[in-house]
Amino acid sequence: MTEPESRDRSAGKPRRPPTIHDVAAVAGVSRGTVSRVLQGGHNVSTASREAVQAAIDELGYVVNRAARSLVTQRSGSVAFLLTEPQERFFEDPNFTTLLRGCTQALAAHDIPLLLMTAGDEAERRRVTRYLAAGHVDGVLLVSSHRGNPMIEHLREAGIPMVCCGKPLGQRGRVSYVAADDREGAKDMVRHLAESGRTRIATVAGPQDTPGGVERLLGYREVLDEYGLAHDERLVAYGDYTRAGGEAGAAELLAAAPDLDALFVASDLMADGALTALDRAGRSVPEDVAVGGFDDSPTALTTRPPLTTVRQPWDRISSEMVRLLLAQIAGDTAPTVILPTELVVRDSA
Amino acid sequence: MTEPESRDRSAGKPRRPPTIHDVAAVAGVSRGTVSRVLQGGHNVSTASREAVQAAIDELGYVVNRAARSLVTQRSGSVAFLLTEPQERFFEDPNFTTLLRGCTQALAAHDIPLLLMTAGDEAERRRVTRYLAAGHVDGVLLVSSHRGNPMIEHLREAGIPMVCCGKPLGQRGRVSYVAADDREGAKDMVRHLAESGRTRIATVAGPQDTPGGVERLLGYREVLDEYGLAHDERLVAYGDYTRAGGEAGAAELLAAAPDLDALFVASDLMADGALTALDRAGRSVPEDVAVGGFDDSPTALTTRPPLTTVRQPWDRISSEMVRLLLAQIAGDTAPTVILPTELVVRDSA
DNA sequence: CTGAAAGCGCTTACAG
DNA sequence: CTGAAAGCGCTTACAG
Repeated sequence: MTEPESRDRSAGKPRRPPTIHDVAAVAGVSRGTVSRVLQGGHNVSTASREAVQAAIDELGYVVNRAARSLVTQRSGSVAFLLTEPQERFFEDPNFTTLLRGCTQALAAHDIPLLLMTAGDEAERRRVTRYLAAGHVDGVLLVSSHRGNPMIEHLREAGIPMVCCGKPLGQRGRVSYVAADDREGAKDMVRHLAESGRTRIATVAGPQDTPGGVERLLGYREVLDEYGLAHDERLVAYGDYTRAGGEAGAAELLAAAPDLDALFVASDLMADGALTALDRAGRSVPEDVAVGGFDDSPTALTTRPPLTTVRQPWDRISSEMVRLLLAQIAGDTAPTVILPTELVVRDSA
Repeated sequence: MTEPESRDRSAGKPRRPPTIHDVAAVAGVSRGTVSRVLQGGHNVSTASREAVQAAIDELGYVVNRAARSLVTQRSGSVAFLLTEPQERFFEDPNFTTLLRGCTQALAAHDIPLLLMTAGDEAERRRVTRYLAAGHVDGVLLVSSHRGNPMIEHLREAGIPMVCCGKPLGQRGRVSYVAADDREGAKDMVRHLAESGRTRIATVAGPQDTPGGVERLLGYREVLDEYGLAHDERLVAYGDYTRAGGEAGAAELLAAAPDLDALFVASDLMADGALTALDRAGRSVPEDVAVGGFDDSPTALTTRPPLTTVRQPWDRISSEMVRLLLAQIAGDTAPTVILPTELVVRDSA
């Protein structure tokens, strides 16, 4: 005869967890009633509900998600998908903030987050297959560059999706949430102009990203507001890296040595720009006022600390999750634009 | 009569994906045979296998994981669990490297990674329940501080697990993979000693972390090797942050102004130490040689670039995944210690 | 090597 | 409000 307790002692794996059947037996009701309680307790008498709840607590019952998924045709999980060469993202402090925010917003709904990467064509195929197979109820997509093929694939597959940042070059409407890049840039450039600067230059981001485009537009609009001339020697482009910012600033210094302010489209690039300025013997903010964008951790460690534009990453992630869940529930998902905030420190 | 094609046109959701039943019908075999092919094709005739494979390709069949999980009692997924207040981890560049590495190593096995955080007691309970319910086959645990309660919880629940870094203060054996902190520290301190420095100080990491303990031990061993005196004024402690490194270095400078070398237990702290040294008017490496640890992106942006110790994060993640999968398959999981590499730049 | 069949743990009309 | 029952899509002994 086998001792039932022996299973307890077997190394590792505990006994098989309780099922809805066990709960029903303890509560003295049918499995259907237990399930109804699990679904929210509608159409269940108070007595039954309480008996079931007590049984659940007593047994430490936890629903088997695989069984539930099989019948509901829902996975109960969501993917966080990175579609760029990931090196870039994993170095971006904004990304980690976003990832953490999404994980926690989903956790509040008891929805696990699957982290997936799709950097090259082979990965994209694999991931598309996986997602199209319904292994996930929706996807949070991080994509910044124009013409991301994954967006099209997922739309064709009919998978609920919300993007972080406005997807450029998409035909159909795609739900997304983004910071108000243009207004943020305008706040910064106005700040520079208000301090009396008249030769305001910019290191813009890549023009195939929404931040690259919008922040540059904001810069130009404020130049007009203040009646400052547009001078293409005052515009350089970088790729959001430190090195890119350094090169951009060096280029501007060569083309327009009289510049007295510099709006850089990201903090990382601004850090690089500071290096170039330092090398050129310009002091900040005395000779050149410098403004960044992001309010990333870097902004606090530069010398001087960076005046920058804060993006509301916490709200971005919670809004992304909110929109995605609404879309999964069948709502049509809108677009959300969140305000930024000017953070004044010492560099401008 | 309903038109079958009408399902194609319904907005969004495509038709119900093909099942094993459809594959069997197309291939002209039973569902059992299809399943056998899916499991690796053992005990299946070549003809059947090929027919099934062709049907799978034709239909674009993808297994329904929920159904599979229900019968195999395996989830086919793995959790990546963060057990510290996450702010710290999400700011640590090593962490993102690790997360990316694990995601990709698992993707190669077609295993999705669930990202979970358990920073406070409420989260720990939630996560423990979730994991104990078998929603995951195993967990990759990132934990650096002594006496992590999650480790005990997961062990009790019998969940396969491998840690990143040696878990301090655990009674039972826990599988882990770690860089060889002690040897790495020894390489660095030897490098400092070989350059003729004799008053070698250190900013050690927290003593409730393995890196904090081991790197300090390595430092002391090399002092002995070179017959250098142990002087407690040459030892300070930091918390792996820039500010901590700065404070530690300032403290050392005050207590032992004659120090001529500084081994700092992380690059981030070394960056802070550089600030303190700069403020004290010490030039690096002329007056004080500085060595860091991690070879993080920061090491390249400090001035001067940092001589440091590279941890093999790519291998750490792939080894963690390898050990975890072996453990899930039933093997007893060993411990893996990976060698580090001294990276000489300009600071020492 | 192969098919028929049971069963994994749920949810959800359907009666009552 | 509640129970009995079908069914979600797989895997896996069990016969043959």
